[in-house]
Amino acid sequence: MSHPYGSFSAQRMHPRRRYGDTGESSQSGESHFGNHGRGRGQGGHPPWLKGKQIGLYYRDKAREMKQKSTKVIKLSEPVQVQIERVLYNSKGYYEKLYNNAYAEDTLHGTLENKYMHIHDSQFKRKFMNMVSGNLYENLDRALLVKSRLERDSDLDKMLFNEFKVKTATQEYQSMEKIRLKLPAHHKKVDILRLLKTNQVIVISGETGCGKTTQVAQFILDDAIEHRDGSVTRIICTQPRRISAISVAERVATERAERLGKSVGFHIRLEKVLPRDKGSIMFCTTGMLLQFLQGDPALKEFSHIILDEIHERTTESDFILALLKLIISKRSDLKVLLMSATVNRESFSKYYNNCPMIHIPGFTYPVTEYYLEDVLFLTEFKFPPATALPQDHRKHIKKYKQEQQKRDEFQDMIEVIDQLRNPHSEKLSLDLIEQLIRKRDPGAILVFLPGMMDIIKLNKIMLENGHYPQHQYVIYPLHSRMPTIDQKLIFKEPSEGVRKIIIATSIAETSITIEDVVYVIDCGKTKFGKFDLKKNIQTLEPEWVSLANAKQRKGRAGRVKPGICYHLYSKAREKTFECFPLPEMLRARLEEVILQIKILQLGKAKTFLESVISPPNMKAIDLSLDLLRTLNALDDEEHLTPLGYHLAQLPLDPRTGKMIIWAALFSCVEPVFAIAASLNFKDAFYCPLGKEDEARKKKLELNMNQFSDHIALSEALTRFEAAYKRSSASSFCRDYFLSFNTLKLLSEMKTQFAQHLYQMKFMNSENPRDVNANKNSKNTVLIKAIVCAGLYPNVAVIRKVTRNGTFAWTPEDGCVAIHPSSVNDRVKEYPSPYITYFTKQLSTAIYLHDTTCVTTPILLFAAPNMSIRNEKGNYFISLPSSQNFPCDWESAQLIQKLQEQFNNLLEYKITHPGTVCWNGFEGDLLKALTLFVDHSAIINLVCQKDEEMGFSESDIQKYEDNMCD
DNA sequence: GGGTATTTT
Repeated sequence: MSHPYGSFSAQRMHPRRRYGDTGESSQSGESHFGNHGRGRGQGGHPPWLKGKQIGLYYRDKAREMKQKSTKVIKLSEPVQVQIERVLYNSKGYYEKLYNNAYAEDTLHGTLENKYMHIHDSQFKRKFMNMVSGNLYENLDRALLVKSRLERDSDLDKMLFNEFKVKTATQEYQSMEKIRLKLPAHHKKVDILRLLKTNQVIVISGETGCGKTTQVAQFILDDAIEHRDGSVTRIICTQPRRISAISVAERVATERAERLGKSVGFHIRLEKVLPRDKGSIMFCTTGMLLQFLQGDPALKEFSHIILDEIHERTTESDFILALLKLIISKRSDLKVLLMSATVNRESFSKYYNNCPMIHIPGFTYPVTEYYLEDVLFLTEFKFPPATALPQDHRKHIKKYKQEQQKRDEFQDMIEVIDQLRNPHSEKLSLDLIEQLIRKRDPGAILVFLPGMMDIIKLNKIMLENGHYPQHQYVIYPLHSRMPTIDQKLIFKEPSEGVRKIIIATSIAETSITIEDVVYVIDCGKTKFGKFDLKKNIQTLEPEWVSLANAKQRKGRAGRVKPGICYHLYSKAREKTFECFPLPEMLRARLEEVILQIKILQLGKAKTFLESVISPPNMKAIDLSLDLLRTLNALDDEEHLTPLGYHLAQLPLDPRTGKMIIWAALFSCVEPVFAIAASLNFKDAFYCPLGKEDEARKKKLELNMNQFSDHIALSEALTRFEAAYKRSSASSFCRDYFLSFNTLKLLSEMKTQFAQHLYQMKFMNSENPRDVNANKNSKNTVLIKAIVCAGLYPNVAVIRKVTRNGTFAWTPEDGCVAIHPSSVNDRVKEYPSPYITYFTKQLSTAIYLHDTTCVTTPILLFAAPNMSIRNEKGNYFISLPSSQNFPCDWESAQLIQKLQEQFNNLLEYKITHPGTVCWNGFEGDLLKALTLFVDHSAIINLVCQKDEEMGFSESDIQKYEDNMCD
């Protein structure tokens, strides 16, 4: 099975290994290139050809060459000289640095022995502590340290008095009136009483019950009134950034305060912290996970409130498991688990049957209709069921004949007939459109599975003439469409205008439009999963769960009684799952495992067995294998020095690797931009109706580089320049980019710089620091570093058709380049190799973000290579399954250069610091930079395949995997 | 000719 991750060095670097004594490549010293002149230089064209014919002759000749001959890689003279010089200077370089501390027989010894050669004492101490520590020791140690929550009686009094004054103000009291009306208010006493005698409680409640805004305040106010303000610090987690901010703002308003006094929030890249004691802090769940790294016993807090845990995100499931361990050592810590009613029992059970308390919700009643009702109402007919098997159709016909006599049921029979049509289980935009058309006034929210459906429905409605602009306003709502960043969608339309929102599941929880009265729920949603059998990430439409359906329905009853149309039958509903599959069972586990390691929670499997829904062992193994391939974990599942760095970065390990390389190569700005975009989201909108225009703009930003990654980097570069000139908004408009996303991406760059500065890979916390950007204009180097991070995610382009571009990967065979990529349907690619970040099975297997990479880039990105000799011809073989016929001397030099580079990486990772460009390190990196450039390799076009010693099987292997 | 949605001292 091939691994989607590359690694710094697949094998441990061996400083004793000398230039010239590598194993397999040295078995032959003979010249391999004796026949390279053959096949070239056949002289001119036949003398009888004239004019255009001459041109055609040479064109055909060239084509023939291209098909029949093979390129042999050979280093160009200047590059060869440079590499030889660097290799000469490398002799003994690392032995000296390691003081010969590294010895062969320590390879399998204790950790202390294994890392004996590290003499960066500061790094070594931190790293060894990390690898050898465990949670319980950490908890014990943490509990000895004084907490910020020491009692302060003066402060208790002060907070109490201040509170009394505050509650007497008119502003406070007018807010209080509203609070008192919330259902949660009636449970205040019960909740506080239950919390007195229990360490953990579950609070359930539906939307509108007020639990999110009230519960933390109950606790804080009660504490202040009991003169416990100084020992109360509440943290309340939210799954989303927006909700953390808006809840904090709401609560501050209710307390007649500004943010930053008793209420604050803390999300990535943005915070308004509350006062140290007697306060509530709202934060994202991911943020609490980060706090846990520095504060394993959560000594900074007296109460932990986990909100919306029914959503079953990886983060909240993870924290639930970890909190169980922590509370055993922290009997004074109170934990409140807040969930929708749906699966509250499972959380109580998980916490030793802790008590539950329920807050009834308040929403207006919503009348529900199912597909059978909708068909009756609209008299809609699906297209004929031609796809049905013959006997089935006969059966229907017979059934129909029998029933036809009973005229009074004719309508009903028609509906049943329609339900029998297999099309009734498919999404019908025409049915949805008819349903929309006939509704009474009131905003309509339509749930569709994905972008394509939104585009199509929008098109239908614009083109059929039933939705004139003065009567209807249609908003598409998708995370990648510009409407997401507009306030317009929340506003009530002007008198006599209907608001129709066509949305994905984003409108289920993330975005709330208050004035919706009608909900049309197509019953399908796209769901990302990992298919363990096929070993591929998938994104396919599926039936929603009952919990989703309930949530969708609820969206119709926020301001007055509403109506929900489910476009599936009552019978189909019976097959629905109760809840969506928890994220932990769907997603890749690499980052979770790195979290386990950085929090010192022991073996991944042991810990993951303790979570509320343990993931499949196979899935864990798969991720462990990847982390080992990446050289982030060793065979005993300990973090390696590289893994130690990667685990601390707020990035996927592959992009984490990219930014460390970028720091070493002094080209951080573009690589940071790419890493941030790949990890978070790219800023390119899909503007409805302007798709082609947007595509052209993306192509422009790609600057003929055949790279989505370069386009991402260029977009951010130009945005930042425009921002300085105060013209960022118009830049974003012109290029169909999201201002908000670019702003965040830009801030992430600073965060990366801060991390690398702390790790000592940068000398400055500024991503624009000149010393960290000496090579930032070198596009080839940027691509090479991107490829190295993504390696071995490399596909080979095979065929460009009108329907798309098809490529080949060893593990999947034929794959397609996603139409949103700048590399889709290019006339001529500079190289057949394409590196990619995402590969996902939807309507086909698509590669999403791609960069076309040349042979030297691929050789640079590979963590190792082998040199094969076949019938006197040499090949470089890469782990990503590419083979290159090569000049023997060049191959040797390239391999040795790679070994030296691996030595450098191993040294830098264990002795973090910036590269000294005026020494051996600088020379080595300069040689590598020279090497990745196009001119590094002369492709000698020469022999025909069979003369080159390509075996039939070599050729066959490629032919077999051709697309179509 | 097409990417549900989140998120990280």
